[in-house]
Amino acid sequence: MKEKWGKMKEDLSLSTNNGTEVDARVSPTFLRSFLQVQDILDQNSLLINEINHNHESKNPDFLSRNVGLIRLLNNNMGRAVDIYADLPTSMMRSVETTSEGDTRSSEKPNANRFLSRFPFSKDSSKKIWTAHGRSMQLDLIEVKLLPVSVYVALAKAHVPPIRKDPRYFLTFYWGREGETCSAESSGSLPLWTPDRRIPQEFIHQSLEKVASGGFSMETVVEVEGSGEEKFEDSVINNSICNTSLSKQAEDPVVYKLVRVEGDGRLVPATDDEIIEVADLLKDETIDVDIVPNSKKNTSISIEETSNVTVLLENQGYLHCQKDKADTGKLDVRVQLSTFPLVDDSDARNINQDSDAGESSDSPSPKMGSVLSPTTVCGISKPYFSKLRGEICLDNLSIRELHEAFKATFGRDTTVKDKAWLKRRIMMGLTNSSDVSMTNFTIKDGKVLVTGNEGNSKEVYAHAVFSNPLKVVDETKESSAIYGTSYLEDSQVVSLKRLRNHDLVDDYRSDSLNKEELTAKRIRKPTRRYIEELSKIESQGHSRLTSSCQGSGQPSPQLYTTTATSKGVCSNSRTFVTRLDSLAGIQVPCVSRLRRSRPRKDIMSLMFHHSSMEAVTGIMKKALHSYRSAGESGSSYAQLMSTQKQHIEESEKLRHCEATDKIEQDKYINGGDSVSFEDACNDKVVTVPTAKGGIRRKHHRAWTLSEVMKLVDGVSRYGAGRWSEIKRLAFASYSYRTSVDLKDKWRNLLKAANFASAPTDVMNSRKHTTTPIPAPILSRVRELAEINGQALPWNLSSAKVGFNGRSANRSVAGYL
DNA sequence: CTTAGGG
DNA sequence: CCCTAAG
Repeated sequence: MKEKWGKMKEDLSLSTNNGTEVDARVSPTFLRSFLQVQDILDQNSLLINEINHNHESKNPDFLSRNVGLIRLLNNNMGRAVDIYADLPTSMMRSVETTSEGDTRSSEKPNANRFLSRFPFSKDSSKKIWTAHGRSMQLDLIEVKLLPVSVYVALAKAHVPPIRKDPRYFLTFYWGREGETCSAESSGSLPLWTPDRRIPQEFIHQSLEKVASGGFSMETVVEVEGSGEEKFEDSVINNSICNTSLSKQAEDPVVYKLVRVEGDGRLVPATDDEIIEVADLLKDETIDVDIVPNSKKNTSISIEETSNVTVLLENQGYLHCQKDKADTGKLDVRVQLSTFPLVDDSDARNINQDSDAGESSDSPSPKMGSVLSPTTVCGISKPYFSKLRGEICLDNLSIRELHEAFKATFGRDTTVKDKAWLKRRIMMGLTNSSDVSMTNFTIKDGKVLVTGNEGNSKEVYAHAVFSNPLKVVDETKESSAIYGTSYLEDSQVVSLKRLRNHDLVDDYRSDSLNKEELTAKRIRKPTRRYIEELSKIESQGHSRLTSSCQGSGQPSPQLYTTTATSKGVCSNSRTFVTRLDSLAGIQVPCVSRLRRSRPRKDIMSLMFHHSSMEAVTGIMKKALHSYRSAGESGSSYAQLMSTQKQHIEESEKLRHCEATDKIEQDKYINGGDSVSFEDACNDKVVTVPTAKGGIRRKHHRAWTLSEVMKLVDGVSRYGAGRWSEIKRLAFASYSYRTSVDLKDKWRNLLKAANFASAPTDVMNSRKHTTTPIPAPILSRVRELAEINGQALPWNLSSAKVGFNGRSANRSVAGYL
């Protein structure tokens, strides 16, 4: 490990040049090393020094981040590449639309195609890619595949207007491909910590999140775009549908190892690179076969040459499939071959396990009966039944868990954390499922494509339901562990703060409605799967909230199509929600779940009296505990830890309420989300509040955790970069716009100023709303200072805020 | 579209 | 939270 990191240091280089160029290189080795969970954990902690940059920003005005970026893709749904690059805002600004017009030969279309896979790409023909009107130029991208949609960014952040000690962030991002909002960071670490170590827990938690698919459903469906959509759907079809795969086989695909250059070109890898990478991969086993023998005949060998490229790709290069004129669809595809987290041995073991233990298992009573593979796709043999036997991982001893771990990953672990072990094992399983889902397998040095609807579904079903984890409980457990052990040996306050921060984040995302969440989480799959599921649900009794009840009943053949059926392709289109118009086949349900900006008045739906009471109750509880904590010398960190559960509760409750309501409405509207939205849009304009006042239509109270997130976001990205913050920290809060964030921040500033004033009227006086904890406010003040935001003392609004507020106006100092 | 600022 | 202006 040491060596790895040592090497990594060389591999990683970040440099800036007058703020307009960034050369970000992170070697694949870096990533692989980094993501070798076991290794990471075995090594007590990582030395940040070793991954530190060797280059500081020369230009002090370059306030943004230099990002060593990586990307990954979850190809588990056969989706095409989705790359996201994290670039400094200032860079986005400084980089103007360039390199236009100079048409580049045949390479160009490919590049554009490729770039069109970027979440934000709209105008790829002109610019490299654009996000929100800004064009961004990427000097270099190296792509790394990870089992889940994760990418890791090593970022150096100079919080404006310039902080002498730049903060370094090691951040895990995750999300789903196609997610407009990209991802949410799991937390960052200021590398100025004395010992310059990355706390194990940090990585721990990050990976935990990743493993549990720490993202919410809402954000999934937001990829908009007229032309691109088809494109994307086609992609899905292409890879899922057996026939197209066959087609590919007939028309051998030419793979190329490419790199993305700043101007958008895809530069073929040099021989040197190839050699180097190939060399690196030498020790990586390739003869993985996760596909049961019985399925092999459906496998299609793509091309022998792809061998090399796949390997290369594993080393962080992109795998570019040459454009095929006939389809005009997918031209870029990243294949999942081996995973950093689940190495080959993992896969093999899993396979074995499934073969071995399958008979003895009875499906999980909950859902198994409803969603057993058999039910789903008429295929009898589950892949991971043993794993699925799961499992009651809860009841296993540490030792047993270790065994399970070994069985899953083929190696020992020293980790003692039960929760983690469980999760990790599950993660391995899920990832393995993903592998299968990808329909790509490597066998005997050949790439096998094993695409077929049935397989996919089957595996999926297992991926979903083999996870028995009680997410909430478990998380609490582990969080608690971290929370304590953490603080015990922590060295710095700042570190504490950060950690607790993360804990809070974890908490929030992990313990939403338990049932729902487990369903959501695991169902990393996309709409397609959701749709299928919903049909099943309508026949069964499952209560998976993220799916809809279909008004039109699914045609049975959708589920019975076999791998070899030629009709699969056209049928499969019906699986793709967005293709409804294309296929001309009626799509039963849930096509457009919250496609554009989500309803803003969702809160009005959410607040029934009962729930409102509950919420306020929770908040009061939280407040109480905060206060008591404050008496014993509270700190920001303390606050975080003491509050998180309350916050969580409230969030959970809200979430629950919201989804419940949505569910209801779905029923009412027959699952047609369009009419659903319409019906909702002209609802209540105002909502009476407890005090008899009136709240605005689109008002949604800020939760404490949201505020904290905002504060955190500001600290990370700087005040003013609201869209950035929105994107990265509020991705899951679709109802908060960047403007909202800005407004809230403004209010926080006011609040902070007020709070600093001697008269502590705010907290003394009873209020219906919850006061913002002082630690947060002080942090706000701190950040305001850093950001050069003059304290708006003379702001009239600030003074009026307290007395002259309207019921609708948010009051400074309160949530 | 993003951000700032007034309402 | 809404709206607008400026970029």
